[in-house]
Amino acid sequence: MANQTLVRHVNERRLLAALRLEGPQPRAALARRLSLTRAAISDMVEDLLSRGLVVEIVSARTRGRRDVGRPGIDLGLRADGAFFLGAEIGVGVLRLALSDLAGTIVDTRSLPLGPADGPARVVALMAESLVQFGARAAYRGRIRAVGVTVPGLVRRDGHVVNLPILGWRDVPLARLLAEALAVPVHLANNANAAAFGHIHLKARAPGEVSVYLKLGTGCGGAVIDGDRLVRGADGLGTEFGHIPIAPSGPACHCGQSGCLETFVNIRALQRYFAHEEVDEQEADLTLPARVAERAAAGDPAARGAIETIAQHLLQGLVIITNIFNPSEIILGGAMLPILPALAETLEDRLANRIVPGMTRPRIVVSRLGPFECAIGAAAMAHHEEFDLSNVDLAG
Amino acid sequence: MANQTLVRHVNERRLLAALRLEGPQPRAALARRLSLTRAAISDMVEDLLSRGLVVEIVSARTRGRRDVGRPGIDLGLRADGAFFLGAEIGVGVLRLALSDLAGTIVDTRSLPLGPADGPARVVALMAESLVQFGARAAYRGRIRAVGVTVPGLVRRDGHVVNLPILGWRDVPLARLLAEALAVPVHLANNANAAAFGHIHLKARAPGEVSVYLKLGTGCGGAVIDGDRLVRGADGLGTEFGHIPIAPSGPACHCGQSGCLETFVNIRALQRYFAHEEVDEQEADLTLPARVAERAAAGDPAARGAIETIAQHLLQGLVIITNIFNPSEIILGGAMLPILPALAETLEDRLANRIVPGMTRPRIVVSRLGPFECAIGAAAMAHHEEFDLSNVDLAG
DNA sequence: CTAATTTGTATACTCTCTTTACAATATCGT
DNA sequence: ACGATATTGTAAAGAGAGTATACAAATTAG
Repeated sequence: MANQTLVRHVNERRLLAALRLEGPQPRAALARRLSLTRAAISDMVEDLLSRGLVVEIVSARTRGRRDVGRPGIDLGLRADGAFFLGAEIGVGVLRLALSDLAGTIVDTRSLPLGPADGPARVVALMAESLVQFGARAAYRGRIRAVGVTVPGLVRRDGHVVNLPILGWRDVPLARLLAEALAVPVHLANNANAAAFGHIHLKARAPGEVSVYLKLGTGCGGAVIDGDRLVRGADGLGTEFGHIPIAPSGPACHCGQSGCLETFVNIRALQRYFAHEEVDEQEADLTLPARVAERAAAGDPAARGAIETIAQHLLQGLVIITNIFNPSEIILGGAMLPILPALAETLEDRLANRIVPGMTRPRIVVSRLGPFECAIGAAAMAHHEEFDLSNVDLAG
Repeated sequence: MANQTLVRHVNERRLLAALRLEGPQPRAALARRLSLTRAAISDMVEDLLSRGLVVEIVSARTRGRRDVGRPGIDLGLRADGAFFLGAEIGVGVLRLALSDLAGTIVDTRSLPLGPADGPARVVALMAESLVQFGARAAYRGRIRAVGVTVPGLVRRDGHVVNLPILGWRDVPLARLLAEALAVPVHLANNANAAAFGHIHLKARAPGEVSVYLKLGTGCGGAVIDGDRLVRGADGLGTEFGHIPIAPSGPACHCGQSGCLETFVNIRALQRYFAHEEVDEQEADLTLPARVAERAAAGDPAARGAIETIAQHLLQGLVIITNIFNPSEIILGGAMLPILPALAETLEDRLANRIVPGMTRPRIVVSRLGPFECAIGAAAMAHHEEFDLSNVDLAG
């Protein structure tokens, strides 16, 4: 597609992005912002108003550049003009998050998954949930796209290669979901999706690079270079958990040894903590919070455990940072409670170990909470449907 | 820019890329290939003919799809329709390569640089060379853009941060060159530019990822993800030489220790070889060839030296491969003579150490020769001026 | 020699942006 | 209070670059 409809397509996405990232503004401001004429903006806005994606905010009128002249009528995104359903397929749980056009999370829910529930069951649950959400008056018929994440490797074509944690193998999940739900489906690895959740609501400087690390039972990663995900040829790129950081460390389930993931995960945190015996299930859920609490209270064992994690993680971060030269590193995942302590200690130590001349990356902690991946999946769907980087010129 | 001229701009680049990568073909074939009408192609071609960028190949006429019907007149790139000058600023030498619109290298030259020659001298030499090349009848007035590479870190804005090998610091080289030469100048790190030299003449599958490693006195790198360079926030990404591969290795000039670059470079090869004393200058130029020769003759010391390089390089490649999931890894640089031996031994060893499910990357050896970086610089200039990935939608 | 097929061009039309003009709605200075 | 000035939003005419349709030209098949 490279005819004049491409131009409208591109400009529409630019306009919606401007409203989302910079807030309401009148037509004239949009024209300046997008280097288009007021007439062109008027034409587009008329269309977007009729499609229910933007609204005129009649109460607020914005003065022009020099505080003189006729005031303009602010235009804003109509938050309920479109919705995006995000889903995280996790161990024992299917988490759903519904976001609106403004990026606000308007609804969430968790559904239990049994150990025997396979792809068919998940697809059925998703279809059911989509219908239920879609039936509510507030969202009726305006769920535009669905994003889905899985805890493992997804090829570019939406084929799930292997999910050892769920016991799934060779599942054409994108196809199954696209057939069951009647809306566009976007599938990704959970870390990749979560990364979108973090960049979604902020304007990005040209060339900005964000690295996201998901620290939980494993150690996943994602990189967003500018506005595009770094995926790799098979879609298996940025699996930071399998960076070798020790010549001969413990064996990893991937078949190698010394992987970052074997040193940095909740089970390992438990080993380093070694304070009391807890059963595994409980450890996964509550250990990070307890370690964080004890560390704050001054417990040397807890502080030592966090420090051990920090030392190993630092090795990975040095490699990742020197390779990607990121502007920010976002830490998320189930280790959330200890992440603030980690971020604090790591930022300076990392700054001392990067190539001379490189700007030190900010290290920030996720604020998306336990629905991080589902929220990211919704953001990813939003991104695919409405952002500029997905316009395909070559097609 | 997102008005109808964008559409023409995009389609023109698509058309030129199709001719470059798929060879001559008639208008009707281009129309099918680009999903445009024959009328639209005719209109574009008329313009491109008048601008001297394509030619009708009257001798060859191509039959239609089913071997019946009126034959079409093949259109091809007019190779001498535009030229691109590539320059490598190296230690003691300024290498130049001139490529034509078809990507063929039509001229090269080497100019000596004295140890005291600073940016001003290089800029003057470049300007002079551009005039000299441009004055020849064959290229007159058709040098469209210039690509320049330096052996070190370049920020996105074309500012040279630090070139320890040349003793340059904080040089606004892109600005200086743009002022001195009256054509567009594109500046990059030498490994980044060389990578373009390798991908330039092949069609790329969607999502293809190429990793390039420049093994010489240092160890530079570049990644091309799809059709775009992975640059990092400051433009300092993919400096693979500074990946730490040993907890406590030799000190690197970057201030860290255990960097890949300290184990994999020509000086290190000399240490591993330890066969005879050679003075440093000579080692850099001839050592790899001599080691390769001896190894081929069965000399265990030479073979051992190559094996030692291979072992260290493998550690870096495992990290790089698991992070980028590349479809190919291209080895180039001054170690060229021993690279075939390295590639052979590394491909299988690497395949055993990647994440399950990942396709093993091809390891290939550069065939661009000693002008690799200059050729890459020319390819980069070509790419910036004529390829699709540089169309800026957001502007 | 006629039918079928394909190429390349011409003409009318469409989409979307720009240019130019203008009415509407403010502030500012006197 | 009121004209000068600045700015917004819309309207009408025009330009650029596609599509749709039709058709003459150049082949092969039978």
